[in-house]
Amino acid sequence: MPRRIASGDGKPRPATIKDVARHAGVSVATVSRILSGTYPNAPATRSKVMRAVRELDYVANAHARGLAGVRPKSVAIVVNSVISPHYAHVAQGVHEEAARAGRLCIVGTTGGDLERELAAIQLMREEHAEAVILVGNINPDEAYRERMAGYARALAAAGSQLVLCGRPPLGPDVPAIVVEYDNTGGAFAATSHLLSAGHKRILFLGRRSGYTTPESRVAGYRAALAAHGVPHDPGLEVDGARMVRREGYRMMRERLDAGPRDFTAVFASNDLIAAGAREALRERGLRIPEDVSMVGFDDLPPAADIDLTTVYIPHEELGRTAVRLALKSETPGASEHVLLGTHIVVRDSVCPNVGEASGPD
Amino acid sequence: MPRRIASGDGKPRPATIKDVARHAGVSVATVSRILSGTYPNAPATRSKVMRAVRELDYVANAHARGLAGVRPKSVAIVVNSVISPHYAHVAQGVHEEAARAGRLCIVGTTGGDLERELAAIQLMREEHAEAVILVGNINPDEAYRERMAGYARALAAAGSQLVLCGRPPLGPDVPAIVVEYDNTGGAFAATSHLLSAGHKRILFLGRRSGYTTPESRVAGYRAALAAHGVPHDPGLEVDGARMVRREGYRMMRERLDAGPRDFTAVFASNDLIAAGAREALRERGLRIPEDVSMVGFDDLPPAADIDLTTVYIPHEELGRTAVRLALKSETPGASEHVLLGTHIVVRDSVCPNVGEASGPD
DNA sequence: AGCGCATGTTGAACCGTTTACACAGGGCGC
DNA sequence: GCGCCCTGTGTAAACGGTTCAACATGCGCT
Repeated sequence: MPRRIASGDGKPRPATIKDVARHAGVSVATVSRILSGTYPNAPATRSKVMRAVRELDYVANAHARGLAGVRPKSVAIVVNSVISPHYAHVAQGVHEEAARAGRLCIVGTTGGDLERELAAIQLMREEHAEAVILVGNINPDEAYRERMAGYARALAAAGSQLVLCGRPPLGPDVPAIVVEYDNTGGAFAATSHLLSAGHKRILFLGRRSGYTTPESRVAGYRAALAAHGVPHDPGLEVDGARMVRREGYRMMRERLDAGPRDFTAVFASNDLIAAGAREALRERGLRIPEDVSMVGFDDLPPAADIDLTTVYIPHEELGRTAVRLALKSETPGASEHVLLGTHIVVRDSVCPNVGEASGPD
Repeated sequence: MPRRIASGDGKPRPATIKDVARHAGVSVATVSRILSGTYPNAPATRSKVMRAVRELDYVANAHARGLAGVRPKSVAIVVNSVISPHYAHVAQGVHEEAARAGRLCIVGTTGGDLERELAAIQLMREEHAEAVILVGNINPDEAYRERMAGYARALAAAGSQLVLCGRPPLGPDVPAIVVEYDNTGGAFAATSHLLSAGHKRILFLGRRSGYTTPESRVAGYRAALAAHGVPHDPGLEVDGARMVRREGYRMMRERLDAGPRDFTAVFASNDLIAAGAREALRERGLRIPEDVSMVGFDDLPPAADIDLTTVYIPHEELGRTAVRLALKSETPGASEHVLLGTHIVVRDSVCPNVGEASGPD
């Protein structure tokens, strides 16, 4: 039967620690200590207080507690969008680990806009979250680096740990924990998989100059070609705008419209691109893997549905690691760099090359 | 060049409003008023203060502000999981509308566990969020209703608006805004679509007794059968445990293993179930829509990939509406009930029935 | 008995804001 | 020239917790 304290005008008002103290016949200090559980206390007092808490349905005011110097038990995460599967999975990992540690999550979305990201960080700074986790791909020019470094230092000064998740470090003198995954290695493995099946003309779908994630994947692609002694044709690298399904469709469609097919395999920079490209191929009557081999990246839901060989990245583990490292470091200015592994997941989207499209020569 | 105030031991400490006041040569009240922007102030003072704010890189302490009686600009949302597409889309709507209104989002996840949901609400109560939005399916027994009603009243007393999103009202005397979507109507339309194509033996895949969402969908299914004068065979309703893909696979697989096929069409209680069932059918060499017609529910990503006719529900609109209504109501104890429409999305998963499987008679 | 010590409890200061109230000074009507 | 209002600013009291230093109390020891 939760009772509530009546103020002057009879409106219910949430009980405060003072109400509990009065109700239990002890001081506020005693109530505070018993509730925090970190000080010795007499069992009799303890049960009196707990009864008062129950009867008044008391919950502590997080603002008062935060103001009194107790770091709020919260973790902030800033993502591009909560719909995008990669971000959602990372966020899931963050939530899991945060829940395990009794923290709640503050989530900000940016829609990919840098200004909104910075604004979100500012808000998180006001909230004094224990950790601020920035996740995802970014286009790091010099101005960005400069401003972000300023924000990083401000967060450290405010006692919040900054974590960059799937994003390169800001610099040696900027305090931040960095949790990345191996884009280049994954792309190397994926490309090698196609090369081993005899493919030499491999379309790279979804290059995006200036953005770190697609660039690392291009780098792995090129490295694999070089390692296998296959000549690199820049004409096989197709630029994309946004890394979404319809963009994959558009790129493949335009490629097929532009002239005779000059590739036997496709390495899509992510699974959504792959799904879109697959649709464009199907419209031309080209089947995967019989006519065209394809490998994706991310191992997200569409991949299993369309039997796509792809590169698994530990989405949730990224989020979990971010939280774990952030909460572990008691000094908020910590710097650390972790690289999580990726590995190829083989499904049914690659066939041995029978050598039809051999390139423009 | 953000400067930071040095405390005794030389460690940087975030600037407070006092530092700003001292730096600008005015009182803290003046700084507060100028920053809040709601009081008259002299331009000269204003620019002095703004300069000090910039130079010290001052951001207000959200805890102090909250304690001083200003309702924090935040909205809390409690979901089952942030990966699940439906929840993610609702959350996206919440984020959008919250961002538009300058609010940040606190997100709690429950994993479908009622205790964790209640614990999350308790945390949100401590945080004094403007609104607490509970989203999703639930199994409402009497004990649940009782406890949740208590929490609802506590939230109202603390000045937070409770919103139930895609979940039935708690009762006439419990303060909450309810935003639902038309499950029954959508299921009626989906079933009617199959009936109109001549199907009479329609398998309902994914009944889950006690849970509100699947139950409303079953209700729509039965109503459509009745409206078309088609006899209702309870044996065609298959129970499911969790509403996920593998469960859809399992249900269909067991059904096919159990004996000769006694249905010509399937109404899956959501798209994931549909995708799983489709896989089981494919393993038996049964194609959609040539051999079996199928309709899903939700219109989430897998649906488009597998050309599934399904029922669209306004996921994001649910979230947006929840936030909009919650912020609109100035009195936190408001009650309201909104029902958003659903509609069928026709793709390529239904064929006219040629009348092979006619049932057990 | 007097002492030190461990154990529990209390009063009060403090955290950083907002805001009610007081007040200073200038312009204006009388 | 006096009182009045208006504008802008300052002073100080909340807000609801935590925690430090101080203080009772009971106990075993010398």
